[in-house]
Formats: sequence, structure tokens, C-alpha cells
Amino acid sequence: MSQASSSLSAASVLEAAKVQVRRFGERKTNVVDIARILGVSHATLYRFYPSKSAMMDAIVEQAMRDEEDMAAACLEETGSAEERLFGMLLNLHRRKRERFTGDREIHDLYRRILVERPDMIAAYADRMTALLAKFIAQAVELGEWSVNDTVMAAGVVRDAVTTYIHPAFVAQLIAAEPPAEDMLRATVATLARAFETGVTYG
Amino acid sequence: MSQASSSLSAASVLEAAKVQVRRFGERKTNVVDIARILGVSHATLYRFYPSKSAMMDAIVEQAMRDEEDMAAACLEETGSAEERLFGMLLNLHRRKRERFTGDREIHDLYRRILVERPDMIAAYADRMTALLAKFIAQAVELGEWSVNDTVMAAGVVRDAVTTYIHPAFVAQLIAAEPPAEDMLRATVATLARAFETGVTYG
DNA sequence: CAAGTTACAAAAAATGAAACTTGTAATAAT
DNA sequence: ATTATTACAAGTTTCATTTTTTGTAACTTG
Repeated sequence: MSQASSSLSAASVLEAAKVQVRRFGERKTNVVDIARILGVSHATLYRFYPSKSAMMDAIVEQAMRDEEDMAAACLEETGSAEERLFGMLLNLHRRKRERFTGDREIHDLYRRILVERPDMIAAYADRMTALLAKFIAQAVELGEWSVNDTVMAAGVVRDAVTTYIHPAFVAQLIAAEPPAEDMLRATVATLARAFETGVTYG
Repeated sequence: MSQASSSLSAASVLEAAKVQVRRFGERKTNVVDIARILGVSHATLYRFYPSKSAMMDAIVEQAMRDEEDMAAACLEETGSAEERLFGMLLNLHRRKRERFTGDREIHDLYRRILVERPDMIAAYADRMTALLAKFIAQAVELGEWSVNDTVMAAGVVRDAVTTYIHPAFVAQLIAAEPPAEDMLRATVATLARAFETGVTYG
């Protein structure tokens, strides 16, 4: 109907699913409607995804990968380790806030999966921690920071900033006093202070 | 029936409500059963609490106050500021874990109210932050730590350790690797390091 | 035979009537 | 006058029924 089947692919199915979830929410999204957007019968979609929940998972998986890409890019920027870390976390924080206000249905889906799929969130956390560990190791090599266990340090940073980035906290942060961005700046400043001075774990 | 009405009070109603919630969960708890434990008709309970949800709130409010009392006591202990802070946070962390494993119904109630009553959780967070600010101010006065804004520093500590204490994270922490208690120790060590060295906000 | 459709069984969700719960008010007991 | 009770309206939950949706398999088309 609206789209030639020539371009049918996992990616286009994912796009259609996202459109539908954004408009009507996960609750009111069904595979027949997703298929209608693509002008095919619903059974066709099962060539690309084994189930509806796999489609929902894929939406969140994609969002997570986008965040990771953005985070990785931020850490490549110029400036001190503290500045780069703060820039990255601020971007993540703002993205969560935007999704909450401007893309609520996707945010809600993200949140449900966070609760129901601890395996997915654990994998995401592991990848983010690895990214942070790499960044910290770099700062150590450059002599900016001094830490004897970069993986532990990465875990400390991850846990310390979770409140600013985790979807479960976004609602509270919007009305927070002092503003969440100032608190995030203070948190990063505190962590950076410790790493500049040198921290030994164990 | 089981109890003379002579001793009827808000406290005894609260106790009966707690017994019922612990046994059957909030979902299966109704005011008629709570009243039956006390040997009175359900309408009598409305002399002490304006609604069932006020009773549920009171259960959580009491749990929060207990935590605050415990935290305040921990901070009075002997030892370095870092040791006392770690001791306090470790106790809070363990209490949450115990409730999750040994008192699941109360934990679930706590969790629901956390989501549905941002005002209650905000008030609790404020009181805890004030306690932390007082503790940090003390450490500054004693020359152990150096911070130009104790309230900001308290907020940083509160946010940095929320993952170890917030009921929403307890389930994940039980299987965490490295163990949550080690991560908490590392987090406190990092914060203490910064405060020892001196942090300036703003 | 690659790509898709139609038809269908199983699972899940919506519906609506009956049963239960909450909260109040008039009433009784002390 | 205080404390509790009974009786009841309003709101919720439950449960059986019907309808929709999901996922599969046999079938069609270019």
C-alpha cells in the first residue's frame, strides 16, 4: 500500500514498529497494523523477527546502541578528561530527558524492558562500563589520572551517575533542586578530583 | 476477638496492617481483615487513619524513619569520616537486601509507594541529604575533609550511592559482580579521597 | 524457489455482570 | 460525650464469556 515490498527488510519492519509504538504506545500496537504500514500481511513480518516481543526488544536495543555510539564519540573529543566525561554524561542525561518529554511511548517501552529483561540491561551496562574503563585507562596513560584498577573505577563512575541517566529517575530529575545538570557537574568534579589525586582500590 | 479494644490506637492499627501485609501482601490485604485482627469493625479504623492508603503510607513512613534513625546512629560512631560513612551506607544497603529476601511483601509496598508518591520519597531524600550535610560539615570542622558547599557535597554522596540503597536496584545487586559491598566500598573510598584532597563547587 | 498470502489454532485481551471493598452516615451502647 | 456498630452507596476487583491478536503451516504467485 504505502510502501513497495521491494524495500522490505528487518530495518524497515523496525522503522514501522517504531512509528506505530510512538503513535499509539506499545499496548495499542499490534503486528497487523505494523504490517499495514508496510503494505504486507502480518505473517510476512515473521520472516524478519521471530515474534512481536523481538521487535519491541529491537527498538530498545537500537536505542541502547545509539547511546553507546554517542558516548564513544563524546569521549574522543578534545579537552581534559573531566570535561570529556562531563560532556558525555550530560549528553546521555539530556537524551533521556528529551525522550521522556518528547517521545514518551518509546521511553515507556524502554522502561518496561529495563524491568523485564535484566539480561539486556546488564549487557548494556557491561558495554558502557567497558567504554568507561577504556576511557579511564587512557587518562591514566596520559598521566592525567591515577587509578590502580580501571575496571573498578569505571564501575564507581557508572554507579555514581546512574541516577542522572537511568530512565527510572528522569521524572524526578526534571523538577530537581538544585538542577540535575548542576548536580551532575558536581558529581563529575568530585570523581575527577579523586582520580587526579590518585585512588587505590583493594 | 484477639485483642481488647482498650489498647486500640494508631500504633496498634499500624501493627495489624503490617502483619496483614507481611502475610498476604498489599493486594490481598483489606481493612476488614485488619479490623478482625484487632477485634473491631472495619469502620472503627477510620478513626485512626483517613483511608486504607494512609495506612499503607504509614507503614512505609515508619520504615523510612527507622532507616534515618539507624543512619544517624551510625554517623555518631568512632573512626574516620570515611569509615563511619561506609559503615552507615553498608548498613542501609544490607537492610534493603534483607527486606528484599526476608520481607518481600513490605519491600514491594515500599517500591510501589516510591513510584506513586514522589512527594514522600523527596521528603525522605531531603532528610537524608540534611543528615549527610551535617556529617560532612562536621568532618570539615574537624579538618578531616575540605568542601566549600556541604549541601552540594551531600547531594553528590546521596546520588552516588543511590544504586546501592534504592529498592529498585536491590534485585540486580544481589547477583552483582564484583559484589555490591565491594563496589560500595570503592565508591566511598573515591568520594572520601576527593573530600580529603578538597573539592570546590560552583 | 523466493517472497508472500490465506487460513487457522492457541494465547492474550476486552467486556460486562456479580461479588467484594472502601469509606460514610445514621444509629446504638456505655 | 465518646466510642463503636450496622447499614449502605460508590468504587473496585473478579471471573466467565467473547473478541482480538499472535504465531504457524499449508498454499499461491511471479
